Amino acid sequence: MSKKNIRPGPRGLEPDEIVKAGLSLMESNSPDAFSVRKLAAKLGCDPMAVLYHFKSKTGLERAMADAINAEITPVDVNASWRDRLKGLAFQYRRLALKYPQTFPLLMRFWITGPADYRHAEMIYKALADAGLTDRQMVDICFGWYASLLGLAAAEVGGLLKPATPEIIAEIDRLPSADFPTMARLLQAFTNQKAGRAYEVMVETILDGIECALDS
Amino acid sequence: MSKKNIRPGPRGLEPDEIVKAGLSLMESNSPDAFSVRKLAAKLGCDPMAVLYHFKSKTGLERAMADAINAEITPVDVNASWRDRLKGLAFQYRRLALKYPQTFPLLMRFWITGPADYRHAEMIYKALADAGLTDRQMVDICFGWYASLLGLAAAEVGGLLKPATPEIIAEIDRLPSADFPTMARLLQAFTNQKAGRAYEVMVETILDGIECALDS
DNA sequence: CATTGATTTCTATGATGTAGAGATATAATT
DNA sequence: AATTATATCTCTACATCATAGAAATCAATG
Repeated sequence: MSKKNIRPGPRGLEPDEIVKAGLSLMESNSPDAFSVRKLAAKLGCDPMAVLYHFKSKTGLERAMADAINAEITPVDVNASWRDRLKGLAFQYRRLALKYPQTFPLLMRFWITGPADYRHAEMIYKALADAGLTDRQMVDICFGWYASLLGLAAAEVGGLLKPATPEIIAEIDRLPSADFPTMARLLQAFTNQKAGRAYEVMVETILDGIECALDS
Repeated sequence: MSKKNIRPGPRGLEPDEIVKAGLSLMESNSPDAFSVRKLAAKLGCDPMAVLYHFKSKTGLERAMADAINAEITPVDVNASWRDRLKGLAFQYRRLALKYPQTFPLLMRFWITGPADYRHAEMIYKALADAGLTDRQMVDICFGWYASLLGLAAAEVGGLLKPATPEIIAEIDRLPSADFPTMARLLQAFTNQKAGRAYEVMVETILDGIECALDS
């Protein structure tokens, strides 16, 4: 395990490799257990070699966020605007499921680079084809993106996961008379099928966008 | 500055005070500069005294998240379901603007505690009054909440702010042939006003929910 | 007064991010 | 070919971090 006494000097340590190993490490543990030292151990190099390629741990994390963002692929331009937006939405959900630990980084570095603009252009194009005015497009484009990230992050972040014993104890301590509706629905909330809420909400937002076309 | 040699034993250190001081400290620095030691220094006590009341630093942060969540006030039960949801939505935006550094904690502990359940109950009640079925309510309540947090976090995180000159310059530098729609919208970017996108998106989602009533 | 339990401090440990300086290999220049 | 320059990597050191464990103190109860 110890990698001491290795000669310094160029060894062909590629930033892409570091990012890839970083993603692997991030996904194998909780995000707060992610450290430059562990990543260096995994790569068989010195921790400072990692920080040389990215200025800081934050710089590395930003690069990792950008890396997963770049996995979003263009949508079929021949599809309807609604299907295009829906396709993009589910690509983000897939990204969140694939990188549940890394995904929250997208909400720390909201703008990660050119990949964002490419994505934004696809959204704008779809909204334009839908028939929105320029003003509406500007307002809705970012709102659509932010909502989607929130949705995907919530799903992998535990909003839909079964309640922990700690949380159950907390709920038991509440006066149930004050929470009639929630008590009735809590079971259905935790037992519902994966991806359903995401799809329903995406459709709901798309419906809302269609309403904006009429006004 | 040094608070050594203070006698141990009960000194009336209230959890609420700790949380309050914690919020103050969190907002005065970047979140990764927030430490138990600094908070203890601020309180004039030992770091371990803080960890005694909350099991861990994470426990403290969750309590802080629940504390700002508790600032959400009940909405007027006589208002329409739509106005109630809208009121709640803007309370969350106000929360994000008031605690920009702390707010992201709500997306780390998606369920923060008792204050959260109160909020969920209000949403359920409004959706029930709107006329949604139980199944729709479960799906949409989750989505509504997650979308709102994403929207508010994006705004304070920098996504929904008016485009900065740097960003506009960066977009200008892109090959305009690949980004035709975005290039056309640059002007509207500049005129983007704070809070507008949030309101438009909230209305859009509410419109979408109304569509669900018809089906 | 003695005991008990809750609260706080003290001490110590291993881990972390990263600054600074030195070492090495490769490329560029002479 | 010899030298210099530059990019890459390692090593050492330091301040800071969360937190475990033990001891000290106080308030209340018997």
